[in-house]
Amino acid sequence: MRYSQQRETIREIVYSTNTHPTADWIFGRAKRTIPNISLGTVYRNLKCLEEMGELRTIFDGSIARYDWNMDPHDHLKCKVCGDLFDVQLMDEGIQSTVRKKYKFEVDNVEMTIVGTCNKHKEK
Amino acid sequence: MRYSQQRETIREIVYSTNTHPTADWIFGRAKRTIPNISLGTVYRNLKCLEEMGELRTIFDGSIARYDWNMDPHDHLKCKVCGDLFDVQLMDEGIQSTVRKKYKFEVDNVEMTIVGTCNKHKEK
DNA sequence: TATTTATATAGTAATCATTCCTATTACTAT
DNA sequence: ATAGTAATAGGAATGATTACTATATAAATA
Ligand SMILES: [Mn+2]
Ligand SMILES: [Mn+2]
Ligand SMILES: [Zn+2]
Ligand SMILES: [Zn+2]
Repeated sequence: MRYSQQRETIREIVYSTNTHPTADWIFGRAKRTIPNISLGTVYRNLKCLEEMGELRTIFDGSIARYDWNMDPHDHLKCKVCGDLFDVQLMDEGIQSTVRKKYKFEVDNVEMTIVGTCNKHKEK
Repeated sequence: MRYSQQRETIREIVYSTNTHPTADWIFGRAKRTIPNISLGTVYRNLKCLEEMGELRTIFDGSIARYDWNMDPHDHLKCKVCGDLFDVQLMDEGIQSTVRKKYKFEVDNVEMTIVGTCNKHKEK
């Protein structure tokens, strides 16, 4: 895979935030540096970067968000403000339970907990 | 909400399978009974039925699937054949852990475990 | 039962995220 | 510096979902 300024910029943008950005948000940021970058280039490079193991795609409902954090972790999704927070809840036992009980080879466990974050406390 | 033959047919179709069907699959089935039903009617009524608590929407990557099983449960997704299986893994403790540790009010926990099901055993 | 009223539908157009296409650009090995 | 070729920009195409609207049909009423 040949170097490109576009891919490097996109990688840096994803790595610069912990907001799990969408392709369109990344596109907007990338235009500050490369004004005529195209959205197709953003999508193509996000896919490359995923294959290279530099990031992962997570789905927030039906739309894709991108996450530089490759450690196994889960997400809290606030239905009020839409924010996604990283959490470490992964129960190591789940993997072996599933393997034994359902004879299912596990690749990865994706858990999203939907609710209301602490920015919206009623008194 | 006024009765409609379309909504009742759609409800019965969702309740007749445990394959977590897509809107398009439900549309195909519904046409057997109501040949000129439209896809928009399927989507609109699936949304009604969700609001009525008769079914839930789950996202398989970026596409919506519909599930009549309203009990808290998780899913195994086979990346080979694409099937989705119900499993009971819900750890009741997760909810209180999240509430205490992250001060996050939990509505629901959605877990999808991606891997390979037992139909694809190598010997 | 016939009439009325308003809600749901069919059919189609519009939207939105994502992917595809292709002539042009720009890495990089020589 | 040049050639070879992978990556890009820009725009068209796709696929799922939603919006629009004239017509059909529940169902309340006379
Ligand atoms: Mn994350
Ligand atoms: Mn299910
Ligand atoms: Zn919030
Ligand atoms: Zn399978």
